[in-house]
Amino acid sequence: MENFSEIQKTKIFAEISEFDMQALAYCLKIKFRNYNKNDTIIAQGQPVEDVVMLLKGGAKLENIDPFGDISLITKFKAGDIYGVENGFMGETTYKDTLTATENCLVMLMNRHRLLTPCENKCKRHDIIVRHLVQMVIERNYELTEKLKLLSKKNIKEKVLAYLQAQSKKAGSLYFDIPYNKTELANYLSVDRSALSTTLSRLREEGLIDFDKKHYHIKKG
Amino acid sequence: MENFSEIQKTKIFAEISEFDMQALAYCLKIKFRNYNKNDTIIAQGQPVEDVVMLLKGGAKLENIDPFGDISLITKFKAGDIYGVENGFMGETTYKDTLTATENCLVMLMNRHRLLTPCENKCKRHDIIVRHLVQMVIERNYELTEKLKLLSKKNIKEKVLAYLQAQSKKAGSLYFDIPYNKTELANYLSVDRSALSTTLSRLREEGLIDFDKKHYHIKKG
DNA sequence: CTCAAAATGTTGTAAAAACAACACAATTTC
DNA sequence: GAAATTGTGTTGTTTTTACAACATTTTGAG
Repeated sequence: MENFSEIQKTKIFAEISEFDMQALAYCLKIKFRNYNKNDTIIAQGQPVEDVVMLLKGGAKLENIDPFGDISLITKFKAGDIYGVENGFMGETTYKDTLTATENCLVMLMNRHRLLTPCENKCKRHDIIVRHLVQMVIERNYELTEKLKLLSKKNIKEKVLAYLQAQSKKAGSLYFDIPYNKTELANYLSVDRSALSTTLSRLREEGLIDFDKKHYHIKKG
Repeated sequence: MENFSEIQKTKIFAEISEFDMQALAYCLKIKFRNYNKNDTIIAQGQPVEDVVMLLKGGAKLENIDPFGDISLITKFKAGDIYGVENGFMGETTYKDTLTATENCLVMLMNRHRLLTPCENKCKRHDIIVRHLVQMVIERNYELTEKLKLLSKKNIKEKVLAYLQAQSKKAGSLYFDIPYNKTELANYLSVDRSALSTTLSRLREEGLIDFDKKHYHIKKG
């Protein structure tokens, strides 16, 4: 089956055999798209058609507000999914923009079919639903984490909280983050140069050290 | 059945008959608790035991960070639920504090049973799961909305974006919000007096008007 | 490897927000 | 209904952030 090796690598479809996937592909009306770096995968404002899953490559999810300010919501990696909430909440247009940061392979799935377990041959559909729920809950959790960061009252606390969360996630005081400085500023919704100053001061104070995307927290 | 009239009013259990609810209550090991105003319903750091649903009264959900700063996450009304994500994400302790703002009736449900449709007599369990998924997705949507607010770069934009969202939700340029000024400042993670100044200036400029919790947006 | 583009750190300045203190209004409690 | 508590708007001060401009480094494309 087309692209099955990539599909199999994703958490949501990992348990599905190639045979079952055939039926599922039909049921979900699966389609594939290739994108080059910097291509727009989903454009904000476009009518909601499908749920999108990134199979290969990388992308960034951004939101543009009415003033034209762009904010980085998160980076996408293989297996990440967009559009479940949109469809479910009865939105008629996509609320964010998904842009390829490298060459990508993307899988499109029919949003109506996805969340409704059917009585058809595709007997594995219930597994997909369960995984989707898991993913939405995880996403919910991540959103809550980010919300806590943005609730901090100054840049220093935002950065430290972010780094501590990443450190905890990595299970080490030495860890890499997915963002460069410019992206991190954007992610935390702060000015880039102010972030740069703050990071320098934190290094000065001996609280942290860093190089490129690699960081080290020195004190608890 | 005990408290059935209250249970029936909640979206999640609305379709369930009293008879089916009996079986479900047994399956989910439902328990009830009464709380007085200012009582702690869930304490941050406590071991995760149950999923909690507010049946009657009001409550507020807050988070206390390591520095001791408290931030208001949201207000709870009847039918609102807490603890689904916690349990599902394998957290062993509650991450937030839920406090009664009025006298409350609360329903506790076993978190392990809740999300796993069973083969028992309680044949309506699948409906509950579907509603839960809906609620998690809605919550996800709300979190994303709040995230967009907190990403705005100054108080004026935060407030305007919040009021516009509330206006849209109410379907009118005249609407009530659930927060007083102090709570709103807390919700938006800004200083109360700075918020007060901003609101006054916006009124001065003729963009909005307000009285207590009632607001009016004058220009689009 | 070379050159253009993008990212980074630094600095000074202007703007915004936090903080603190206060008087007064509104609400709650007894 | 009186007293105590909580909420609100205002003001001045201090701190923090955004903004802008720049030199330097790093990255990426051809």
